[in-house]
Amino acid sequence: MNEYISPPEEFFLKDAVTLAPALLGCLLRRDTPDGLITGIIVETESYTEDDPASHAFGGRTDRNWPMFEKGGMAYVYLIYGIHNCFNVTSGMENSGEAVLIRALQPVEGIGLMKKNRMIGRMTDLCSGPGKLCQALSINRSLSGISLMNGEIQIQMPCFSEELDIVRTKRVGITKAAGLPRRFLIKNSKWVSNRA
DNA sequence: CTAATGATGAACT
DNA sequence: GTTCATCATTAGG
Repeated sequence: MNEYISPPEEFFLKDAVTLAPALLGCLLRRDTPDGLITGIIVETESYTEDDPASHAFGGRTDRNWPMFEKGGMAYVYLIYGIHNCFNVTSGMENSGEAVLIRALQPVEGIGLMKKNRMIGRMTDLCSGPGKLCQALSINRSLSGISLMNGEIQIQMPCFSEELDIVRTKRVGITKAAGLPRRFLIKNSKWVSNRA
């Protein structure tokens, strides 16, 4: 009796602005050598090719190439020299877009997350894009892998649940700062604490 | 509020 | 090949 199932490939072929809210409530599964870690996605942001804030804005490079592949891939990059950020690529091939996963509600492997993060406070485990990558030990070596099967998977709930979704401006960017492309589950205590 | 920290990509020679 | 500004963040005070 699985609560979550792997979505069909078409699920990821939507444009990023459509996929971002669709990923809320989905389960992110991470298989590590030390064990399984899972969490429910509670906060996302979309980044498209025509968006000055997007890595894809300047065209394809050695770093951002997964954004230009068919949806359903991992795109992981390093920011501020320290933090990894995990994105789900979306759209068709040659369309540079992705959805940034910003926060998770921890489900399984919580002991492992605490160990990876070296903290104990539950709400600090995955409440930010850099935090959740550390908790799930996701780094750039995983950029470009398929999310359909493998070390990182996205699964959708079997039974559709009503989610109260809030749409706001994105966080921590200066370009195109006004675009409402951040999506989060209303009243979730697991989202990042930025405005 | 601010320092930490390093890959990235553009603009140069 | 080299230089340099930029960066979708976090932790700590």
